[in-house]
Amino acid sequence: MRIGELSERTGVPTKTIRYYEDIGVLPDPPRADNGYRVYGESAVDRLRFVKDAQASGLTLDEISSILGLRGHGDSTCEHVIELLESHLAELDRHIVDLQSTRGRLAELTRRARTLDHGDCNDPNRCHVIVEGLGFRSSGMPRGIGGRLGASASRAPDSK
Amino acid sequence: MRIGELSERTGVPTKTIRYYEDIGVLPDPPRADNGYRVYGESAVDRLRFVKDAQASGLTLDEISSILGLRGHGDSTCEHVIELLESHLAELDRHIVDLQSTRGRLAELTRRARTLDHGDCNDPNRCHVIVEGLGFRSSGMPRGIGGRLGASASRAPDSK
DNA sequence: CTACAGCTTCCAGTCGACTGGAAGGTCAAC
DNA sequence: GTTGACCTTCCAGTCGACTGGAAGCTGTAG
Repeated sequence: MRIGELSERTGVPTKTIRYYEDIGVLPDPPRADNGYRVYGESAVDRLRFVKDAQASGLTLDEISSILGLRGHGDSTCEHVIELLESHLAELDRHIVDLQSTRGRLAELTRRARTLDHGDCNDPNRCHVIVEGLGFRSSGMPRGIGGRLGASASRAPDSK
Repeated sequence: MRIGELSERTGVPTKTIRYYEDIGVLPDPPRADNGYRVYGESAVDRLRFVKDAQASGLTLDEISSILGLRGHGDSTCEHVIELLESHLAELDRHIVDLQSTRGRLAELTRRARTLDHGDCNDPNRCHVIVEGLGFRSSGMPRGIGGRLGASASRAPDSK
């Protein structure tokens, strides 16, 4: 099949398929006489694996390393298994993190829902929520103009 | 406190704190006579919120919208509650997705672990694994081919 | 007085993963 | 023989979230 059909059957845009080839996630496919890429059935499986691995948080780099397609790493048995296992552990940590964050966010939402918004009369801003969420306006000039601070550290997503 | 202390107490680089201010996730703090930023205690709490929100998958844009800091959206009560609730639902879907992907990956890993690597003599490539993982099979016996509706950890598909 | 940490602004670069567009070749249909 | 879908390469841009560096002011310690 040609790239268009592969794209249709996997839902991956042709642009993206060529990009994957470029960066070594997919092997260079054979070409027809006219230069068109020609794919076999297995390409569909491969692409599906890539999607799955990606959904689990692996980078394209790691994926091509697993697939043995001259990424940065080698792909000896040990390397691949190690990578899979360490990623699995990471994925578990990530899920646990998300669950606890989910708990905090749910609590926050619950509080926002049960707040009395009666005196929230500025149509553009709900200071009730903003303050109800647990920030103590300890010294904020002017309630409404009050700015909130925020912090963030690197997303816990992946390495 | 000044930006350096805030940074130390939150683990967020000063660069990042200024960046957050730039894009409206943080309010412009008052300045000392010398022009230095001066933060109150509440900045730390807010940092915690942003961190949580970010960890749960909200973008900085959404966060500043919740915090009412002239992001793109407004921040009426309804808007904020809606955003929090729809995000919560999304987060739940995401966790479920991750868990199922985790299952497939675990199965893959298990198979890779139990394969006989005896004839894997190319030091740079473990074709045993690559083939063992299920490619080459036009049929695709087991479950890699699951469709995943959701994105990787850092949602490329969200909003 | 000098060193030096810490602060300021501004602008450019990075990273991962695409995505768009230009310029052109191929091929079946009308 | 031209249209139009589909393919090719190459290069540039986007997006979110930073991160680095230059150039320069501030404030304290020696």
